[in-house]
Amino acid sequence: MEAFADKQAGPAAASAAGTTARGEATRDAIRRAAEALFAAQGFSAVSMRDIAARVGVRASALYNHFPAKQDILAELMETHLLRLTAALDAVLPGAEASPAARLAAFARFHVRYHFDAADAVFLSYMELRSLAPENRARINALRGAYERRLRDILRDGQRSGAFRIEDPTIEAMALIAMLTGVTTWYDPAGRLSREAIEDIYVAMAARSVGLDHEEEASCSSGA
Amino acid sequence: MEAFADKQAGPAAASAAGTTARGEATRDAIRRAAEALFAAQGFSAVSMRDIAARVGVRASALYNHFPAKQDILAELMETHLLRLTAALDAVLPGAEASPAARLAAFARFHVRYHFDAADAVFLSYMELRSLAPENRARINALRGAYERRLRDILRDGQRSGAFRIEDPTIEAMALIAMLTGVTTWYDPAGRLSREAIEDIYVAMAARSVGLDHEEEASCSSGA
DNA sequence: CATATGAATGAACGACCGTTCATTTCATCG
DNA sequence: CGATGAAATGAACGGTCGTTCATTCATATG
Repeated sequence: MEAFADKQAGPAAASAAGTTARGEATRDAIRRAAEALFAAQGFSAVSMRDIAARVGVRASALYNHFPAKQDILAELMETHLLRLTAALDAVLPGAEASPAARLAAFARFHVRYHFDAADAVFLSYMELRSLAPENRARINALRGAYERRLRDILRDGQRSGAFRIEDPTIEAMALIAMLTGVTTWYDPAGRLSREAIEDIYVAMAARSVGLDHEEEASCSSGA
Repeated sequence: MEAFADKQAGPAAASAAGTTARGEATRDAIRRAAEALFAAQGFSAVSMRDIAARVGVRASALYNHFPAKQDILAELMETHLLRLTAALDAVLPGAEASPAARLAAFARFHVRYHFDAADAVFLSYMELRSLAPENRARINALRGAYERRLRDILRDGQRSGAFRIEDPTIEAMALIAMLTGVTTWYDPAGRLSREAIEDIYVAMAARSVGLDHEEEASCSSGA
């Protein structure tokens, strides 16, 4: 009786009976397996049986946690983009900071974040085409919200005269493409540390908007 | 015409009887159809029947021209990369030109070429993973040969002091990622002309290596 | 303990996959 | 004109695909 009433209450009826903690663990394992496989081989090259095998379960069990293969991809992209944007907002200085400082913070954040979430990043940029139109529109909007942060920085810098750029919209996309490219070649065992790579990209981003007088400092700046 | 002239090549004896011109036309149609479909949906999301339907033929006919699906992709990538590198060498100034001029030429060429060959470019950068190891190694070498042109320009500029950069290898990959990104958003009906877009990217590339004093021209340069 | 309930199973489904092959079509050349 | 051989066909192959479903398993609570 009470169990019935609890049930009607909706999503809160979680721990009524059965095993819920184990279910959530499996769901998480599915997410991780799918992310790695989709990123490595592409969405349509990966079968539900592939994902299930990596989780240690049969394919039919996946449908206890996701209604369809496409929904795994959509959730992967959505949670990644939400986390990405939230993490960005947590470290990005507000409008009180200089555009140069905000740009540097953006570039460093983007590269650093991509070291650890390379699979999710790659997925979210590459597999939009594998999404049904409704999912694609939602994910695309999230991606746009992230890109907007950079575009706003560029526009502010352009207006204040700090940046010498032509088109904030295009340059934002160009910069993001450049920064995201790190996922295609980064090797943890490579010759450069993560910090060194971040520094290079931050410096390139700064120069690409026309400010680079930090070290040379020959004319217009302080000395 | 070409079909007749091509006779001496080993496996050919091409024009003995039957229809060779029509065969070559079909082969070409297969290439174009596969390129468009692979770029739009990804290699493994496209079936041989999809390609055949776009050509106007049955799937089994494809095997008169290519031994397997994978070989279509490999040939697409290989001819694209060979053409790309050859076209680059045709327009790139030699070592007698300044690194700045060579970098500008590279950037403009890359963006301009990608307007027309967006599908092939996208393919060659994205579908390496769909290739068997042997094909992948060959294609990867071709890609490396192209990237080497830019790396050499950056290194020359660094050595001569014209560029203020940290790491030519990484910056070459970053620049190529940036320039290639144009394929992800370029719209022929967009607000900017191709020339305008080229100019923006050329200017960004120049600034990203630390030279930007073309218009401001306050100190080190001529006037 | 009985039972309700979420999680996992194995079998099966229709559809589609890449590929093969015997056969047919058809423009060309001797 | 008839022979020739490349090109196209349609049927079929063994597999694999995403997904469904009746059933079984496992567990935590009343």
